[in-house]
Amino acid sequence: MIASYCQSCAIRNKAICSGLNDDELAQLNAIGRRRRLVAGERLLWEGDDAAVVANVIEGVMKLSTQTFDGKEQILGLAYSSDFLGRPFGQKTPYGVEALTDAYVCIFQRADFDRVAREHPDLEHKLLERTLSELDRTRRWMLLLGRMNAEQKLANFLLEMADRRANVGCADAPADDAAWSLPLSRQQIADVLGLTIETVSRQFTRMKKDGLIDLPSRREVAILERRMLEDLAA
Amino acid sequence: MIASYCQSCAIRNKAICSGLNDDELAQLNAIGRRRRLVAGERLLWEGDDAAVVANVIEGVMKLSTQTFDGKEQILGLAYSSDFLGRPFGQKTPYGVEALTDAYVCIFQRADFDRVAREHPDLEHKLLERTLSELDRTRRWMLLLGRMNAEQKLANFLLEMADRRANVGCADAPADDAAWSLPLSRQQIADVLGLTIETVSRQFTRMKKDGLIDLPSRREVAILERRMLEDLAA
DNA sequence: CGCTGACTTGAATTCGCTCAACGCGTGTGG
DNA sequence: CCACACGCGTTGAGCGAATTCAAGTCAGCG
Repeated sequence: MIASYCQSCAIRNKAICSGLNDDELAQLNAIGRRRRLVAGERLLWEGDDAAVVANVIEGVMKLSTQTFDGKEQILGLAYSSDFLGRPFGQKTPYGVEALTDAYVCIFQRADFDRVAREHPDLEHKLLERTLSELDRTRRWMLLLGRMNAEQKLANFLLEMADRRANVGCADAPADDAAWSLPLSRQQIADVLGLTIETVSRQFTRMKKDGLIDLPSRREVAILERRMLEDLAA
Repeated sequence: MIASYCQSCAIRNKAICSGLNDDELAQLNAIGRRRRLVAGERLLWEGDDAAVVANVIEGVMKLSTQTFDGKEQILGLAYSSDFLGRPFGQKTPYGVEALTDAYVCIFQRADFDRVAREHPDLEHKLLERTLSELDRTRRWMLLLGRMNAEQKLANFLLEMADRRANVGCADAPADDAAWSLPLSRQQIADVLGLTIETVSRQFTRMKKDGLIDLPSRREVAILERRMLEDLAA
């Protein structure tokens, strides 16, 4: 028997695969395959048959939907070890696209559903993840429905900093040192329910006020975390 | 052995209890107790220890959170057979309050977590429900982030009509006949991320345009569903 | 009957959007 | 190497939808 991909997987101990026994892992390994995505590449299309689900091994993915007249709303971001797709469902209710180059572990949904049904521990992991994601999504509703542009951007920056810290980039030691945003200004606007111009103006203002630094278009540094947290309130 | 509550429960075949075998049902029955709530009564407080979870047997509940300066955002509504609370979590991430008089089946979270872990079918039901709820919540993000007041209210009315139809009130036969809203104007505003005045103005306008009728403050009828659907686009 | 709370309506204000110009870094081709 | 175009981001001016603030209106109820 050859060694499985899973045994040496980078997210072995963080994704839904964590805590699974050898048998379970072998079954997942049997139905999964890996795939590289380049930045901008789509993995799922909104409304399509829900053919596949996936784990993000590396990179950042966006989940998004749009109004019929084309305005986009980003529903969430998926980082390393996050789960993607809609198990036990007929249709994919949102589009999924890579924001950075990415590396994912893909399962045919039918295969995954079957293995999940047969392995309660796997389903439990998935349930815990889904519950957490629902909590996070609901917190975002407060931002979308009740916050102004300044509060939205402050919250966004703090959340991005936290998430980045949790993923634990080895090459980025300090807490609030400058880091690279995986989103363009337009995409940030689509996360926050704003326009690109409003996002840009808020960035400029925060920089002028010394809260953040913008070394380049794609980079940010949080200079005054406390003050940013006050704005985010 | 006495007959269990569950056997004759109104939501026996719709809630997470559906499809469970006698043993599982007996265990749930053993740890659950029923409770009546009057309109306006709170079941859970945001940030409290997640002590209980529940099934809604009858009535409508609201899930909500607020900004530190007191603006409220309603995160979702729970109808008959919907599940409430945060299993496998330490804190309740939102408040839960009855909008109408209600009847719920309550479990201590610790008891429920244990029974769920021991019964994969129950966990599976809960997973399916949570995934559906996540889909619904994400759809609402598009509304909050990208729609104007008119589109928001149109979508709200259509969703309320649909949900009501699915619950299947025996006393309300026709599709778009007038029905009673379980929310005040302020609460509708809190669902849609608007102010009470804006909601009121949109209601008035839709009535003036003949799209809806407002027989009384708490009642609505959809007169021109197609036109309302066009607005909701 | 008048009180109370919920809702409506009006007027003024403001925040974010739209539209438009401009800046800047990057890559390409002469 | 420079000229230029292109994509992305910034900045400005004006506008408009929704909010804020402030009166009214209405229904229910003691």
